[in-house]
Parts: sequence; structure tokens; C-alpha cells
Amino acid sequence: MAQPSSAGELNAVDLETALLEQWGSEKTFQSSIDGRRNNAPFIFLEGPPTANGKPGIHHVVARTFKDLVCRWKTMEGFLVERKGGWDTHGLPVEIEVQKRLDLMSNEAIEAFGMAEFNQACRESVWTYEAAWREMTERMAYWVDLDNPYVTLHNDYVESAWWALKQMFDKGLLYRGHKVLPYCPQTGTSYSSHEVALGYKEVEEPSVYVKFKLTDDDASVLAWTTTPWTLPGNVGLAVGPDVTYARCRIKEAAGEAWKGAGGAEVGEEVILAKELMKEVLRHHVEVIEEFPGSDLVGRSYEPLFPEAVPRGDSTTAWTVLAADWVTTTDGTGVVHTAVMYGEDDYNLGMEAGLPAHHTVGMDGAFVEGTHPQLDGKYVKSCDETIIALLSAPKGSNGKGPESGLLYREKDYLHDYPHCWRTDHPLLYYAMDSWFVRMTAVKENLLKFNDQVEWAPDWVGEGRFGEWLRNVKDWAISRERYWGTPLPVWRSESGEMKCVGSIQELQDEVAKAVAAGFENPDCPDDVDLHRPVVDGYTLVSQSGEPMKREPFVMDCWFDSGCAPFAQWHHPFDNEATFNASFPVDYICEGVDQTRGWFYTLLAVSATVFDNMAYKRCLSLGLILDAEGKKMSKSRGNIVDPWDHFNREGADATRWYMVTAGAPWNPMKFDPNGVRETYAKMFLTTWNVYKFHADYAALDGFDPEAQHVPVEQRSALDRWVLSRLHTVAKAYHDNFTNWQFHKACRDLEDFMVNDVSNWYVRRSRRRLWDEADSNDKLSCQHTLHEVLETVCKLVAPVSPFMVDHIHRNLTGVSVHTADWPLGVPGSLEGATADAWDEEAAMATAILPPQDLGLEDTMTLVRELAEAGRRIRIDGARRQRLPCAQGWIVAGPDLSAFHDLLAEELNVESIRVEDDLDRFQQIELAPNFRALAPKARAEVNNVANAIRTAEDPVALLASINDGGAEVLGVLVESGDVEVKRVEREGFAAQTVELETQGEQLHVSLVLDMNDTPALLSKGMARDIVRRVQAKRKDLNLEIEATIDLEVWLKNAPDMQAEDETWVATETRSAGCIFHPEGANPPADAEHFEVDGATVHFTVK
RNA sequence: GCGCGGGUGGCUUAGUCGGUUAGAGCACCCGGCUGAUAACCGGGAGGUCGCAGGUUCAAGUCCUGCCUCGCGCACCA
Repeated sequence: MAQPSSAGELNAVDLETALLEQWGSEKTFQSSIDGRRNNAPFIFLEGPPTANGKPGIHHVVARTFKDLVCRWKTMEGFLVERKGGWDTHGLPVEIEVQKRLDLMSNEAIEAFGMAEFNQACRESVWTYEAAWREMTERMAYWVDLDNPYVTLHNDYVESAWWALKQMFDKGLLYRGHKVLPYCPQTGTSYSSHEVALGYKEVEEPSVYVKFKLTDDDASVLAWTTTPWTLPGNVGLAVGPDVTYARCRIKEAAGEAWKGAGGAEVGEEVILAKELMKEVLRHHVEVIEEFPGSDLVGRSYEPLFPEAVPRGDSTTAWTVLAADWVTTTDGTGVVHTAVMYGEDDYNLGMEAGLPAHHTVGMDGAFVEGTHPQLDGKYVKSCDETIIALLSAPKGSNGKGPESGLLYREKDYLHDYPHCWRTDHPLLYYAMDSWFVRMTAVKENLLKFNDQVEWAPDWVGEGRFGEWLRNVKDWAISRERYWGTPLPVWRSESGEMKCVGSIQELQDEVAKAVAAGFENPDCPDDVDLHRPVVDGYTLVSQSGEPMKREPFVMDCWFDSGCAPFAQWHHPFDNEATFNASFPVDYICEGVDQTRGWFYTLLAVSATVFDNMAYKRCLSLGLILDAEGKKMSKSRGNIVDPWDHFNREGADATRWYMVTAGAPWNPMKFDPNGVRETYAKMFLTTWNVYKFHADYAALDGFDPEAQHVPVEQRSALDRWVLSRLHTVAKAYHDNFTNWQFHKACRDLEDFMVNDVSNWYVRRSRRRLWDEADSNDKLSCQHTLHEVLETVCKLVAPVSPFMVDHIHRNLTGVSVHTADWPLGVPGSLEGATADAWDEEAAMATAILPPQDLGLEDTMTLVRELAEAGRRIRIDGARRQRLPCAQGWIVAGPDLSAFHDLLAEELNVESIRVEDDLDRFQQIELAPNFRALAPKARAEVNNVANAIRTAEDPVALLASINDGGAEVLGVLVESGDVEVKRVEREGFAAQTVELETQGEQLHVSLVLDMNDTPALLSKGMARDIVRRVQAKRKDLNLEIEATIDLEVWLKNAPDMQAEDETWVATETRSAGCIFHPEGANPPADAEHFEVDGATVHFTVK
């Protein structure tokens, strides 16, 4: 067994880096796992970061919470393996490479070569891997980075293919259209994330257009901000419950009319009644009002009759009902161009409108739309379209009948632009593949209910909301770098989904046999583009099938992590079966619709199961001003600033204590410093105090054990506190309240251990002879430190390991959790274990709540003493002859301690309460209010200010007293005992075990020559000690002391001797009053006396 | 627009069932204590508890509306 060696000064950074090396050479992480090899598993799943961005402080936050739970569960005896992972596909990688290689369009990429491009992506992915690794190691996030899962590896891709095939086979995968923001210049559609990069405020012409009903003289007015979509119009949507008005123009428009358009007197238009004022610029009369449902089914004349063929649609150019139509702007009638708006598209599909493009992928109108528009870029046609619509009635033969524009209005709005080329994006219906999430919605909700969310409102609220509105998942992307969609399709629409390399090889062989030429398909075929594009398969009917030219949403990749990390179902069957669904994941709340969703989406569709049982959703990290951290703001905090200054321990502890994990965290660099100074310096100094004396005395924690019940009350108190705090700490951990747990523990270390226990125990260890009391103190300190080390270890793993190793000889990370090791119990699982058996494995000292209460009172009294001295202007070092404690429990065990703290010669208990205390009555509103009602405040005041509270109390207790007409009984008042005026006294009030205590402390403020001498001696000692410290003297070093006093009280011989002993003065001379001190003597003044002294 | 979460001294925050002096820490000032400490103790200054109503004998706490910050969703016809 180890005997502690002395501690030395703290250098957190050196300590941490030295430990990192030790952990590396001793393989501490591995042995913390290996030691629990036969225990119940707790499955953690790492959300894969992408290594093509630099790690920031927010990553440290997430990794701290991942790590602390894993370490905690490990110490609880669970087997917690932690496989690292990397997300390596997707748009961010492509964009990075495109920027670097200046390839700003798909044409450019294809000209450069897809293979070369993807190779560049493959390399780019690892740009910051080293930085990630260094950060991960330095912050002590224990995760296996040597065998991570990597989404670009063939094994991983193969598992993803397998998963997709499961969906395909279940009929959950389908090909359809999705309206996406599309940039014709770069030929790419954008994800919402990219779109968000390019919102710009622009002013554009918006138009009010008359759609002439075929069986009526009236027109329906509709509004659009994108005139280029008008040729594609095939329908009008109205709100069935919205009230519409048919209006007749009464007189011609006034001079103020601006822009094109207009209406003739007598013309009739239909629009939402609410919007008439907003839209109409003519005086009108309302002819008729009716609900939108009355309009449904009416047909109208197409604006551009040539543009869209009717096909077999019966509903084209009719009025349709849509409940999403509002009257917040426009006319309450929505112009519907099926291919150029998401709602339009959905409505069109539902209503059977023709789905025909009037705009090509190049952003220009297709031939046959209108002679003046064909082949022109849509965004430059606004004027032409407006001119066509507003031309005088009957003025142009082909195209719009004209006279159809009512009004134009410039409209200011945010519109998405291409963040690369700055062109406005077009909402454009594109071919896309979907997973039919709507088919499994009920299961999604059911599984989500079973997840333990922290905080619960993310699961119920945000995530639940998302699931209740779940849409089919568009999983295909027209990109290059990603998991290719493993679906091959023939011209006639036959399809095949490939679920493994073996299957691909088989299909290729079949195709070759059928006469289609194909490249080799080896076992290690690269499952990326363009290699997989090179294979032509053969359909059932013998037709060639080409691969659908998409890659998958990279969120699909990460959603496959629970099984793809094990190459399921091709490998590691046992491992997978034992680890699905996982027990714990933890990421930022921004992953709600990201990883949290895709994990559940994939597991629900593929396995009909949940993916994770517990999810900790972390709040966003903000800078000290509360602003989001972002590169563009330049307010990113570099974690290394803190790793290299206060260390990773303080950084982690700060992050955990700064607030609830799910609340947004304002990261304040000063906070890290404060944490370092409070928590870690204090802990270190407590440790140093113990270790230095333990080393000096050759303390052996195994030997000469002193049973707790034989130790002093102070020892038993701090051990009981340890028990209480550890228990609460653990309970808070269980409830995800890590911040509360750590704040309480910090408070315990600083206030209870350092500022009370250690301060009060210092002299016990100065004793140079071995004593039972000293031994008790050392065992107590040892036990407190050892347990605190274990409690802190999951959160801040460095310093406590150093301390634990010096105290016990072994790493804290292989130690057991003080509150029990359920993971090691027979039959335990991560979710359930025998609570009693688990508690039996806990190691905590005895708890004595009564003693804790008593000590609280003692400490309050010590503080009260200081207040009394301030009020009475009596310095702390000048002793008082006598202190009285009035009322309260028996504190005799602490009288010595209190006497010392209070600097009084003796403590006495005063039994006659009335000698120093008087009674005050306070109203108990809860009881009084129902009786007194509105009078309660007056009654309360009367009770408070009663002239003779003793008499009032007596009559209240004797059947009740009438106060202002209200019968006041004993439950209606609280009796407070406070000190009598005129005494140097203070009363402390506290509640112990349901009982209200009012305890007073009274000090005798009279001086005697003996007291004055003693006080002077204490002042001299204090000054000399400070001097010794200034001179950097060894604690054992002896000095020669000379003292000259002026106007000072006479020093008693015993006090002079005491000064000599305390200051380790071999020679100690007190010069008589009047002797002149040498010029180099130090001097100070106290209560009018001047003291000179020299230390040699 | 909808949903969620915030708004408490200069800063970070606690505040339970509504109960009468809103509690801490940092920073500041004064005093004290100290041979582990960058610590600690006592006191001071600093608060319209986002705003406005309402319920109540009593509101930081409950209700309504609004403002504001963050996040998300929807919309942007």
C-alpha cells in the first residue's frame, strides 16, 4: 500500500500532460474497460464528427458530457466500450474541395473528372484529423480512435446499402419529385442549410393577375412575386373557409395609379374579402360574398394556353381548395404552378394537375411556352411577362388574352440566393428518392415515447413535434461524394436495389452473361462514384439498367451508425446483437432533426425498433456576450487557450457547472479561471496539507486505523457531510443534473472541507508526537480526499487521478464508484438492477444528520461572534473573557472549538433565557390569512408591534387573543427569540429537523490587563509569522526575536513565552517601555499601541 | 406566423406549494482572519425580478397581453 509523498506546488498543465503520458504507457483507458469485461454492458454510441473542420470549444462541451457519463458508468461497474467514428461524406466536404480547386459547377467538376474530384474529397476529409485527435486526447475524452468507424469505408457503405435494400424490399423507398431550391448556374439543388447561407433581401415586381372564369364574366385575382412561374400556372387555390367577395369596379382609377395594369369600369373581380382594401385601387361595390368552397371546381382560362399541355387532367385550370391558404398577404387566392413550389407540387399531385416543366434545367423557358419567352432566362423575363399581361385587351394574338394584369407592386422580401454565384434560386421540381417515413409515423412516435430524453421537453416538444409532422425523407442528392444510391433502373422503369458487394458481383456477372459489357467487380471494389456508375445491370426483362445517378444524404450514413459501425449484417453478429439499441447518445440540440432523427428513422424502418434509449440533448454554446459562436463573428474560443492555461480539468468542470447541460451556455473565459482558482486550487491545497504531513509522519492509511466512532466530532461531521454530499451528487447524476451535482461538491470542498475542516484541524497535525487525534485527522482527510477524487473523476479526470494515485497507489479510473457498482452485479443490465444489492457495494462513511445540523449552528455562532465584534469595534485578536450561549441544543462538544473561533476565554451556557433574550412575535400568514382575510396586514402589524409581546403570547396560548376583532391562536404566530437590546449579542435562526431554533451568542466586552496582554501577544505573533513567511523561512527554522512596545498594555510573562514558542524564537527579548528600537525594525500599530520588532 | 426555452444588481446565477427583508459567486469599497490557499470571514454599495394589466389579504412565483434574446418549425403564393 502506498504511503503518500508530499505534494509540491500545483502546475495544472504539467500535471495533466504528465498524466496523459502515464495513461498512454499504462493503457489506463483500456484497463478501465478490461477490468469490467465480465460485467453488464452500457452501450454508448459516438456521433461521428466530420474531420474536415477544425474542432472548437463546442466540441469540447459535447465530448465532456459524453465522456463523463461513460466514465461514471464505468466506475459503476458497467462495461462501457467507446468506438470512435468519423463522418466523411457529404456536401461540406465537396464544397471545401470545390473552393480549393475552383470548381464552381457540376460541369466544372465533371470536366475535372469525377474520380479525381472524389479522390480529392477522400483526402480532404482528413484535413483536421490530427487536430481532432490532439484535442480529444488533451481533453481526456476517452474514445477508441484507433479503430473508429468511418462512413466512407467499404464495410460501412455496404451496411448502408443493406439498410437501404431493407427499405426497398419493404416498399418504403420510392422515386418521386421534390421541389428544391435550385441554382441553374451551378446546376445543383441545395439543402436547407446551404440555402440559409444565401438569403438576401431583394425588391422585385409582384403582380396581381386576373384569371378569367370561363362561365362567368368575373375574374379571380391572384398574386405572385415570381412572374416567371405564371406560364406554368395550372390551378388556383382558395381557402375553403375564407370569405371571398365579388366586386364591381365603380369608377376609373385616379391619377395616383402607378405601374402597369388596371381595370375597366363595370369589370368584376373576386378576392378574399379581408384583403380588398389592401389590394384594390378602385372604388368598388361588393355584389356578393361567399366562402371559398363555392369557388372550388370553377374553371378559368389559361394565361398562356400554349405553355402547358392539358394531358388527361380534368382539374387543370380550375379552382382548388387548400387549407393552407391564408389571408395574410396577396389576395387569398394562390396561383399554383405545379413544378415551382412545394405546396403547389403537393396540391398538384393531389388534385391531378398536369406536371409539366415550362422551365429547363438551364433556367430558361422551354420552347413552346411563348414566342417572346422561349429560351430566355426566367429571371430576366419579368418585364416581358408584365407587358404581355397588361397589354390592351385584344392587342396580341398569341399568348395571354391580355388586359389580365390588375396591378403591379414592388415587393421587398428575403429570397434565397446561390451562396456561390449570387443568383436567385428557383424552386424547382426535381427527380428524387424518398423513404416513406409517413408510413411508420406511429412507430416513430411510439419509440420516441420510450426514449429517456434529457431534458424531457426536447423529446416531447421539439422532437415530438417534428415526428408528428413527419414528411417522407428525401434521401437522394445530385452530388458526387457520398454513399451512392444502390438502385439500378431501366428505361422502362424496372428497378433493382443492391444490398451487398456479393449481390453487386452476382448482378454484374448476370449482366455480363446477358451480353452487357462490364468492368471487373472485385471483392474490394470501391463503392463510390464513378466506379459504381460504370456497371450496367440487366433487368428481369433483359433491358440494361443504369444506376440512378444520386448519392445519399450523408445523414443517412450517420443514421446507420448503430449497425454499420459493426458492418452488420456481414460481420460481428454477436457484438451487434448485444449493443442495439444503444443505451446512451449525447449531442447538441441542433441534431434533433439531424442525427437524433436519422438514427430513429433508420432503426424504425430497418429494424422496427428504437435506436437509443437515452439521449442527452445539449444547449448551444454562445460567447460571453450571448452571441452564437461562429467563424464569421470571430468569437470562436480556442479550447487550447484554456488547456494551456487552467488545464482541461478546470475547463471541463467549468463547462459542467456553468448551467444545465441543455441550456445555452455563455462561455466565459474568466469563468474557467474562477473554476481553477476555487475548485482545483482549493482541492490541491487540501490535498497538499494532508500529503505533506502524511509524508512527514510516514502515515500509512492501512495501518493504525482509527474507527470512525472513536474520532472527534469534527471528523465525524466532515465524514457525514461527505456521505450526504456524495449521495446527493449521485442522485443528481442520475437525474442528468450534473451542474447541480458539481456545484454542490465544489461548495463542499471549498466551504466544508477547506474553510472549516482543514482550518479547524491545522493544529492537530502540527503535533510532532504521534497521537490518536492526529491519526484520526489523517485518516479522515485521507477518506474524504479519496472519495472526492472518485466523485470528481468522471468530470475532471486529471488532478484527482494524480491525488488518488499518491494516496492509494492506483488510478482513480479503475476504482469503484463510492455509491455502488451495480454493473458488476449478477443479472444487472444498464436499465435495471437490484437497488439494495447495489447500495450494499457502496463505500461511504456513517451519516449523522444531527451532527451536521449541530455543526451548522456552531459555524453560524462563530460568524455571529465576528459580527458582534464589528458592531462593538473590538478587534478579533483581543480575547473576551466570557461568551454565553443562550438556548439551543447542547454544544458542549464544540465549546473548545467555539472558544478558539470566538477568541473567548470560556464559553458558558446560559439557562435563564430571559437574561439575554426577549420574545418577538411574527404572524404566520398561512394560518392567519383565512381568518383575517382583508384585515390580515393590519392584524399582522398589530402582532408584530405589540407593546407587550410576552403578555400577548400568554393570552394567545391561553385560548387565543382578540386582535382587531380576529381571534389569534397559537398556530397563527411564530415566536422568535432575539437578543435583548443593550448587549453585545447576536441571534442566529435556523431550522434543524423541522424545529425552529433561535440561539443567541453574548460576548463580554470588558477588558482586563490579562486579556489586553494576550491580545497584544496574538498581534505580535501574527506579524512575526507574516515576516517569517516574507523571509521564506522553513517552517521548522528558528529565529531571534526582539520586540519594543510603546503605549502598550503590560505583557504578562506567560504571554511572552507563548510568543516565543509560536514564532519558534530561540531567543526572544521584550524590551522595556521606552527603549529605542533600531532603525531597521518593523513596526505596526494596534489600538493606539506601537510595536517594533526585528526578526533574525 | 406557430412551438420550445430564456430575460432576476456591472457580469454569472439560486429562488420549492404564492407567504411579507429576493439568496449566492465574480468585480468594487471598508474592516478582519491566515505559516496550505490565487483562499476565507464580517460589513458596505449595487435590484422598477423585461414591460403592462389581472387574480389574491399577499406575486420573482399564477393568468392575459406585449417587448426582447436564443433555438426550431412553417411561410416567403
